[in-house]
Amino acid sequence: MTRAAKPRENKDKKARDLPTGIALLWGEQDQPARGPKPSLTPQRIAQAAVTLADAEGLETVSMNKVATEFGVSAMALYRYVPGKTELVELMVEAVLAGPPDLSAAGSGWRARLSAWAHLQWEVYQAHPWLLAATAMRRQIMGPHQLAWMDAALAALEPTGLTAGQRHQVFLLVAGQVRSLAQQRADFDEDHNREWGRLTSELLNRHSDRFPALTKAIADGAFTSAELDPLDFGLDRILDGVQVLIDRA
Amino acid sequence: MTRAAKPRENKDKKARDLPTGIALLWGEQDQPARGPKPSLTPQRIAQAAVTLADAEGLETVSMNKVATEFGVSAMALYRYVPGKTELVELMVEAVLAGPPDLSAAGSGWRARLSAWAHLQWEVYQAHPWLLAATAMRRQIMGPHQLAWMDAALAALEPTGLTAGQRHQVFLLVAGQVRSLAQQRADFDEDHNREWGRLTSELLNRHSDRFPALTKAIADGAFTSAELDPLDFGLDRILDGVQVLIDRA
DNA sequence: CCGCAACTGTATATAGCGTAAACGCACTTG
DNA sequence: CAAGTGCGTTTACGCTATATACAGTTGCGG
Repeated sequence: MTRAAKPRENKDKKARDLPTGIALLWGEQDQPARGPKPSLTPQRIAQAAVTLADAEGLETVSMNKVATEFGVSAMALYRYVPGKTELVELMVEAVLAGPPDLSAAGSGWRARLSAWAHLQWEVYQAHPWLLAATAMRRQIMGPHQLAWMDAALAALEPTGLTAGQRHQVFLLVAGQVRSLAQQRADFDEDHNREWGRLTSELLNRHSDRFPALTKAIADGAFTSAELDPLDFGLDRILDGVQVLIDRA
Repeated sequence: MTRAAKPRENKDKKARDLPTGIALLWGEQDQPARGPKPSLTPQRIAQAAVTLADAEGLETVSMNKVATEFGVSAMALYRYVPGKTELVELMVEAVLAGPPDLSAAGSGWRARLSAWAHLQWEVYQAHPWLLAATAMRRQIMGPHQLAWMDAALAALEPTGLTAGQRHQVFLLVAGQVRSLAQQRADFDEDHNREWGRLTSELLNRHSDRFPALTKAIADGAFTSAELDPLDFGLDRILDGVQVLIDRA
């Protein structure tokens, strides 16, 4: 994300762009009458950007690359999308289509919330760039994103927790999935092996500075795959929530 | 983060840069003998970049801005730092200086781990860009980062959990702090108010699509400040860990 | 003490980015 | 059929990281 060319009146521009960005996300755009037919749609553009990001990462998605995908110039996209930030927002919405149906996961809050987390996890796995895309500055939430949020909150309704508590639990679970996806996204086989080799060598040389870490590595804390990270974290969190419920 | 100019031999270059980057982080650089005295150090450069990022955000930190801070040209920095990614790594290390001392927090694993989380939280609060800086592609960990990790793992040693479990718990807590800092970093007073206004209007129009969300907002789930997010999440997680310990 | 080698900083150049502005042209509606 | 609107292009600007070539400074070995 590079800076805008003319930063003057940036605030005004941002403020006025917000509604149009929202309208775009909610599909509340009225199509024009008196001109040539548009050859593209914001959705088609977003879809192309998504496949591009899936293949080569978010950082290689540029207006130019997306435009050439359609055989048009980069500036042509600006007829459909206000700017790149809005395009990324559309990408997120595109990927979150198909809001989750948790009714098949069982009736308990725990089963449903767990299912929600696993579904979210799968989305992150399928589109690793989603993390970086949602990690940027405060973006507006589209309907699909809200639908996911709604599903999680709905799962928490039978718990008897207060609204504030339910919201916090939602944030907790969502954050856990995110942070785990983060790790996974960082994980690159070759690079990681090389890093591990060099770091372990350094650790040997400085083992007195990091006793607990050295011991943990010696005990195989990093190499053992006995624990599924997602389920482990989720079980701890949901156990903790259960404690809270029982206490009330 | 823009692309490199000449992507050829990128792999070779990356592989060969990794050790030099590590050497930089660990301060294992031997100073030269036969030239003009260096006017800068990697650490001073990183420090300037940190204050810049603290003031105006990570995305405005450019080689040029940092260089002019010292009154030198941008290219001069490349005498001390291989590239921008390495500079960011140095920034992270600079900010994580002063590894935590948890012995004052009490003797129990829970008190110590909780103290660790709060300290980490404060670092994120003081340097909001730290999130984005560590969220990028797999970076190598410097000694300070490892020291933080070591402290958390040390706090978990008296729990009786397996090494793998302790590692997972560490990841869980660290992730929780991260994801919470994420939210906080996204939070911008003005922008958020505007967003809330527009979104709530949209929610009113589509309340049937998001029943649980609408209800949650009506119940004040988002406006009430009764719960401290960090403590709430931490209490749930640590309760869950306690359950695991008791079960063993 | 001198010259070479090593080292620093600069100037220049390249490839890429997002996007503002102006323009020709195709098309649809009056 | 003419009007005029909206599409797509071309051009240009300011910004990014960084490769390369060079000029200036310093200290060691002969």
